[in-house]
Amino acid sequence: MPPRMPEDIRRGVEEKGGLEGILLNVPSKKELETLAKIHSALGDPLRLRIICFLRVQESCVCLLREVVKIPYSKLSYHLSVLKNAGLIRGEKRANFIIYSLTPLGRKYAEDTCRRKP
Amino acid sequence: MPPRMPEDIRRGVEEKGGLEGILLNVPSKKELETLAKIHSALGDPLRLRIICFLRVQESCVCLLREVVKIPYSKLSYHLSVLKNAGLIRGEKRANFIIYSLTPLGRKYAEDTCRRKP
DNA sequence: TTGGTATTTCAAATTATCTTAAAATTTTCT
DNA sequence: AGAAAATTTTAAGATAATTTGAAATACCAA
Repeated sequence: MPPRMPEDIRRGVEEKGGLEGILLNVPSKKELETLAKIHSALGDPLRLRIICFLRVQESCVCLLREVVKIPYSKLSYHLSVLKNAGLIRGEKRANFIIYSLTPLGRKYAEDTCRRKP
Repeated sequence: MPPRMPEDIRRGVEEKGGLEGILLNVPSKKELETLAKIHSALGDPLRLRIICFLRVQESCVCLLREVVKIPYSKLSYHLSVLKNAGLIRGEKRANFIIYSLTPLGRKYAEDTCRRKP
């Protein structure tokens, strides 16, 4: 703990088991990295729009393209970001790929897509 | 809707009021931008660590520095990202600045800092 | 097998985010 | 007033994310 710091905060920390005590309740480096990756993936309006659309309707890429109005290659990139974060999955059906939310993705979508930040 | 697309998906969309019907349930551009900004701010392990620490203890910058072990100027930058997203606030007290979660920040911290992505 | 459609991949160019060190600001203490 | 501490700001450079368009894949249909 810093030699100089506000007394009330020093007391607060000590009551909670010191810095180490508090840090036990903070997720590990690896956990934080996973969480950060998920939040980064959600950190773009286009990708959020995709997530919120998939929340109500699974979709081929061709339909998503009408939802977000961007070229295929760009869309594909953003889908890969969401997929790498574990939020969506793509399943090949005929010569379409159908994207849908994973259980993780659904959890975040329910929290995020229902208005009021 | 695309001329060619899987029939089951076309039916799903039509049952839900067509593309427009579905898109009514998707947050507006402005809302998505706000949400994206919040998620972006959470999209970094260092910043998540700060959020999870503040969840249990409000703190001066000097203490946070020991939590994240980075130079002041870098820390200050990351605090500004969190502040601009509306997740934390800083209040000047003596010649310290005490950072704490906003209600919004607390909401996200509770969801995020309790393990299991 | 030929051709068409849906989608992804790649590499280059662009843009945004992050880091660094130094200088500036604000407040307190003497 | 002057010095010292806590923190932020700035501007530059470094790194990472995104966009673009062309080419590659994979699958289906004739």
